Parts: sequence; C-alpha cells; structure tokens
Amino acid sequence: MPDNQLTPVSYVVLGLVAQGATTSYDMKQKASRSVGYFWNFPHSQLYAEPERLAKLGLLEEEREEGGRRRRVYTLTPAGRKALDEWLREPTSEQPQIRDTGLLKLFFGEGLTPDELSALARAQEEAHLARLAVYEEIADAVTSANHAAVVRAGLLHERTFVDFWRELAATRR
Amino acid sequence: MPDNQLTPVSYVVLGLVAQGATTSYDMKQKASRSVGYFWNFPHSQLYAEPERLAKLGLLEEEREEGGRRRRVYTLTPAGRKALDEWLREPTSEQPQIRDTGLLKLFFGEGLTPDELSALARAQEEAHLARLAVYEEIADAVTSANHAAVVRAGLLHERTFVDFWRELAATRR
DNA sequence: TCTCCTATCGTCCGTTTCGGATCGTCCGGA
DNA sequence: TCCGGACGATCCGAAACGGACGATAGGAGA
Repeated sequence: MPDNQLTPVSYVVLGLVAQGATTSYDMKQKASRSVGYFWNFPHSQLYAEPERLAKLGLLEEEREEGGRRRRVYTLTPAGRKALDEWLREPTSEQPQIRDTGLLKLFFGEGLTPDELSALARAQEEAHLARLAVYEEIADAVTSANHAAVVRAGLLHERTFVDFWRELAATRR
Repeated sequence: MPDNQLTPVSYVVLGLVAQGATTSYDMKQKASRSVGYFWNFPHSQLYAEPERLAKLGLLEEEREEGGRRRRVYTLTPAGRKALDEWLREPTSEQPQIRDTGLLKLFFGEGLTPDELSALARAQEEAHLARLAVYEEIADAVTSANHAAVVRAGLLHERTFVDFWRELAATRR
C-alpha cells in the first residue's frame, strides 16, 4: 500500500492525469480553471509532484523525443488504485478557509461605518467577480460531478455576495 | 512605514494583542476559537511572529520576572498604526479555500451512487458539526463585528450542509 | 528562408510555513 | 513529598511557496 505519504496535491495530480492531463503544463492549465478554485497550490508543485509520484510507481514518466522533451505522464495500475482508494474513502475533514475580508471585519471594531462599508463593497465585488467566473464555467461543464462542484461554488459565492451586501446596508 | 513585509498572520497577531491577548499561549487560545476558523495557521507561528514584530518595533516584549518568564506583548504606537492602516484598506483579495470533500467530488466520476452519498453524508456531518460550534459561539459574542463574522460562518455552513444533503438526495 | 517577437513552457532556489515532537513548568491530590 | 496530568513554550526537519529566470516554439514579416 504505497500511500500515506501522499498529500492532497498528490491526488490532485493523479486525478488530473486520470482525467487526461499528460504534462505538467497541461495540468497547470486544467487546474487553474477548475480544481485550483478550491484547492490552491503553486504551479511549481505540478512539476515536482509528478516526479515524486513516478518514483513511487504511481505514474509512468516518458520523455518526448523531439522538441522540448517534455515529460509525459500516464497513470500506472498502482496509481489508479491509490486514487480510487482515496476517492472511495469519505472524508470528514473540515475545509480550510483563508479570508482576508473576514479578518479585517473581525479586527475592525474601530472602523467607521464608511470604512466598513467600503470593505463590504470591495468584498462584494470580489465575490461577484468570482461568481461570474463560475457562471461561465457552469455553461461549459459536461460531467455530473463537475457540475455539482460548480454548483457548490455558485452557492458559496452567492452566499457571500449577499452577506457583504447586507452588511453594507445594515451598517449604513 | 514599516509594513509590506507583514503577512496576514502578522495582522492576526497585532489584532489579537489589540483585543487584549498578552502572551503567545493566550493568543493561541483565543485564535483557536475565533479567528482560527477563517484563517488557519500552526500555533508555532504565534511564538515566532510576535518576536519578529517586536524586532520591527510593532510590539513591545517584556519578560515576566518569576515562574515561566513568559514573554508578555503590548502594542506600540507604531503597531497600532500598522494595524489600523491595514484595517482601513479595503481588500478585494479572493478568499482561499481548501476543501477535500469537493476535491473527491471533482475527481469522483467513477464513484458509485452509494459511495458518493457516503461522501455527501460525511461532509454534511462535518459541516453540521462546525455549524454547531458557530451557533454556540454566536450566543457568547458581544461585539457587532464579531457577530457579523459568526453570521458569515453560519451562512457558509448552512449553505454547505444544504449542498451536500441535496447531493445525497438527487444521486440516490 | 531568416529573423524577430511573443506566448508558451519548464526549472530552480532562497525563503516561509508547517506541524508535530519534545521538553520544561505548574498545580492539585494522595 | 511525590506524582501525574494539564499547561505552556520551543525547536527543527520537511514541505510548500512563489516568483525569477531561461529556454523553446511558432508565426509574422521581410
């Protein structure tokens, strides 16, 4: 059982390869418009991590002959197994959030109503922007699960748009 | 202007001290039941960071005489200024999320309906548990801003409880 | 066909963060 | 007085971070 030393990012890589990504750059492209929205990481991981997974026998690495001699990855049976086992194990882990806006609200007891509503408006706009992105993605989605994830994103953004909007209103 | 090299955690520390926390352990206690819910970080930062801030002149550090000789921190005028300036600057930064449940959903195209609903139930319960925590906190809150933050937490958890519950239902 | 130019792509590396192991200290009870 | 468990603080190796930098491809124009 070659797991445990696998991090969430490991599974992101395995999952992306399973969904047809072949090279690190390819993963980067795909992640930046999908899984990256709810699991953030630097793109450099997508170069380091597959290498590690190849060493563990979960990916097979092949070098292109010509041109950039890019590393092309495919899932090994062991990799498929590791991914499947992880997927099948329900998680009760708590999502982690890092929200600067809430941070400022939390510590912003001394802010004037104007300053507070400026914060609220800025945050509302940020969430609206993200909402627009999700709406655009929603139209292009084909798989049922991806659709569900996008739906979660939409619900989440709408919740926060409402939250900040109301906050600006009540503190006026 | 001694900022820029300040991270969000720096402001968490400054904010906690401004709210009356005095020692690292004290911050740890307070953070773990409040700000820690929407800005996660390891407790060891609460020992390293104040030291850094003291060096920058934003906190004053004083050693207790007897006993554990703990470091007791207070805000300097410069620290207060740095905190206030940060608070007053509205942020349009996007919140970051790391949600293992959504990750599994995203990659879980091959899951059976049963496996999927097991995931959904586990996630629903995790969010319910967090919701209960927030409800408890909500009763004890005094400041308007803290109340607002808790409200955001409540709305967020309810959104996700609903999301996972519906998902379990529609895929049955 | 050659030469730029720009977008694409990949790697590297110094700095932070992470998170848990570990160790000292305090306090209450037997 | 001794012991045990909670409290409090520190440390450190490993991992993540993120941005700078450099290489390559492919197309436009001459």
